[in-house]
Amino acid sequence: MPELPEVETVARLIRPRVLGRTITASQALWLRSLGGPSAAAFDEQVRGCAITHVGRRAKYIVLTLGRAAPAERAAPKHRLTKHEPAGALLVHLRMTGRLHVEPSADPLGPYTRVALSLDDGHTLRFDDVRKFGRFTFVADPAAALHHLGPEPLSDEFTGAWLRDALRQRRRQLKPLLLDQEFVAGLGNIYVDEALHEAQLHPLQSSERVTKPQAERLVSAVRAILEEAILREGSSFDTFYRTPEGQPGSYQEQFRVYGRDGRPCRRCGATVQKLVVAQRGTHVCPRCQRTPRGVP
DNA sequence: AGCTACTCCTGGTAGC
DNA sequence: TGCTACCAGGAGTAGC
Repeated sequence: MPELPEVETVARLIRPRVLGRTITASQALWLRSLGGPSAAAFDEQVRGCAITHVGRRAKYIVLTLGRAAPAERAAPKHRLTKHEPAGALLVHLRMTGRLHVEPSADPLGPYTRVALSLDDGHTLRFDDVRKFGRFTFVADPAAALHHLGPEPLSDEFTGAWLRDALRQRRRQLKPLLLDQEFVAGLGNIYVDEALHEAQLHPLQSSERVTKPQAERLVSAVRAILEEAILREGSSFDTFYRTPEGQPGSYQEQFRVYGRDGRPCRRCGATVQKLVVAQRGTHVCPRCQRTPRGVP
């Protein structure tokens, strides 16, 4: 399921296909994907907007929108069009969402939930089998994303910061790392991978993590995310594909995720699967010692 | 404060 | 073959 590396990959590959394009029409084939407004209200918000920036924040793809400034509307074509901010589209792929650009003449797929016609004869499509994803317009993207914690690949995410932040909470490590307000962009797969790499148990209590352990965890998270981005994410089922339709290849590097019953790549002990916070969780019982007080 | 359970969804698969 | 039951899970919410 798309986490930070997959979302980053989608944003990078979508960017050259949509940047600078103007939205000429919209279609909402599954209303709830829009997260609230009617199809007509959504259309009014986005139609006529140009896509002025394509970025990522946490697991959101952020398409920044702008409208031609009033004084410029009648300006000669050769002048660079200035845009006034007009909100943003926040795309969250959740489990099965997929964002891609195809010629407008190509028929929409059975799982296309939202489609935006662009002024170059292409259509930006949001497909989503399980309908958990969101394709929402927000007037104020900074406010909408304000609740998110730091980016794990930013300079802010250091061992010292993490140690202090962990000690301010009293929570199990895994649910805390999955909490997007704590640190933004990690999901079930990369948390399992990072905890194994750092040799920390998912049920370890956050306030007991030592400075060296926090340093190890920061290094593990950064290294794993960077490598996963290089490999364009992880594809182990039929869902995640890049906008070009290609699978990622980071699943070949998985240390523990989905490897229950198989030997740990580091020590050879059998990887176990347990449930933590309602999520399938993979650990090596030898590399990741069960903390005291946990049965 | 932090935990668990529940909701949203559907294709795939295990079991019979 | 064809049916049912169950599974995966990110994030929001409710309740303890």
